[in-house]
Amino acid sequence: MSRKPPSPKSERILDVAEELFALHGYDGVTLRQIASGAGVDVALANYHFGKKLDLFKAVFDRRAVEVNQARLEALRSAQARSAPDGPPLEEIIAAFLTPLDDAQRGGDSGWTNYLALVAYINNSPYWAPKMMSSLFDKLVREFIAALKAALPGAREEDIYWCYQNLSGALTLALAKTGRIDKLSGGKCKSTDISAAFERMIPFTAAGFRRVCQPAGSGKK
Amino acid sequence: MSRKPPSPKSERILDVAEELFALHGYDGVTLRQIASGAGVDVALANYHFGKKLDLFKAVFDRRAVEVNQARLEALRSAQARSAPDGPPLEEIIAAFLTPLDDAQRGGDSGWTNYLALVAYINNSPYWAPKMMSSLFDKLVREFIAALKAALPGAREEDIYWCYQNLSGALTLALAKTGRIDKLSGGKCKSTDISAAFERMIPFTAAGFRRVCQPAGSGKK
DNA sequence: CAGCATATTCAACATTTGTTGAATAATCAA
DNA sequence: TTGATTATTCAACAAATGTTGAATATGCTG
Repeated sequence: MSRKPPSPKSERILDVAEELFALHGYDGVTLRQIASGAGVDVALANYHFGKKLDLFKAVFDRRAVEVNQARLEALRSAQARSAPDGPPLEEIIAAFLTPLDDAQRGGDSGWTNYLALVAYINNSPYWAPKMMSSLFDKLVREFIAALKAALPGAREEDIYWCYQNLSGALTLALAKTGRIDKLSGGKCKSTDISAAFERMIPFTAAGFRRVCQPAGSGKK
Repeated sequence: MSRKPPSPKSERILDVAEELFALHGYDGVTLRQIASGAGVDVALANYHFGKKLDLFKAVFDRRAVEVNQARLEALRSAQARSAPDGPPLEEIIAAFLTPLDDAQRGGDSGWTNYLALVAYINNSPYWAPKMMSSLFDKLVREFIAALKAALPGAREEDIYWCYQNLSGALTLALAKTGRIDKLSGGKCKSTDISAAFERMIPFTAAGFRRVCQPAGSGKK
């Protein structure tokens, strides 16, 4: 489903850069490593994308619109399904997460690398403020609005703090550090995003309710 | 409360390295930046700590034992307080988190930088497998055992997946990306770890119960 | 085929990097 | 004070880095 192939090799450069940036971060990767991995001369990255920083941004941008549009559509679909009350928490969170799982399920390792790169950027005090807003804020605000509607009477700060918990859980899951594999003795595999989301959805939904649901609110 | 001052300048090197590594990662920092920030010649870092990688590990090691011992003592204290049943979820999680808040509250910005560095390492697919285990696994296993005791009948995988959610929420909070500040329009400040933990404890406790508590288990 | 735009490589540059060995300063015991 | 140990700086290295301009290949259009 690629839009247009401006060049076969320029796409390969993006793929390799994606993989290496996700693993080693911006400064941990050299243009020569990228070029070598793509079977291409060093100067070609400059020709197609300009400076190293521009290449980094190009990698980050490439899949952002597509994935966030899928998430937005999932939210809209949930909202349409449950009009006029708005969807319950679980469905909102599922709309936020499952498109990320769907993307990886296509066997395309590029998506796995990309989401690990987003995790790297989102957790970086240097990169997150510079790069996340432009492509992710709009979507996040939509979801937070939906969460607000599903949690009537909740205090705003509580919702934001809870969203950060969700975002953190998601970020670590996408980073694929393999730490849970070792801790669990192999019972859990950090490559298995479905298994992670299967728990993350009820986990965070329960957390939102506990923190944001005003005590003694009418049930049902 | 520093153990021993092997040299006033060597400690300054560690402080500056801590701050810069936390912000830019291992490869994003040069020895000359560290030396310059510490008001010291480049060669001095080599003299005290050896290679760059050794300096990185020295920074990571310096505060690890102290903070994890505080967390372990907090757990033991909670366990003693509630013998023989074992403490409830909230107290276990609080013992896992609050010592990190206490450390930062001393006004020592070094602790803030250190915890951001741990967040960087813990979220990195490259560094986490290499560095987290030796100094953090023992503590984590203790906490997971306590969580198991507090959630009788829970499936092991569920506990590990839930722990990863907790670890992710904690990691992003420590990373101090400032993203929540912007999203909330200033209502939440990512420097305010107390406010984050105030929500994280009930949030994750509710999540653990929802995922790990076998449906229809006898209540109280 | 010729002509042209795009794509790609080649060769080289000025800087910056981690690291090292020798030189100098500071500390401290005798 | 001496001497020796430790701490610190100085000067320099080879290697690697991002970047660039010119040269060459490739593909398309007439």
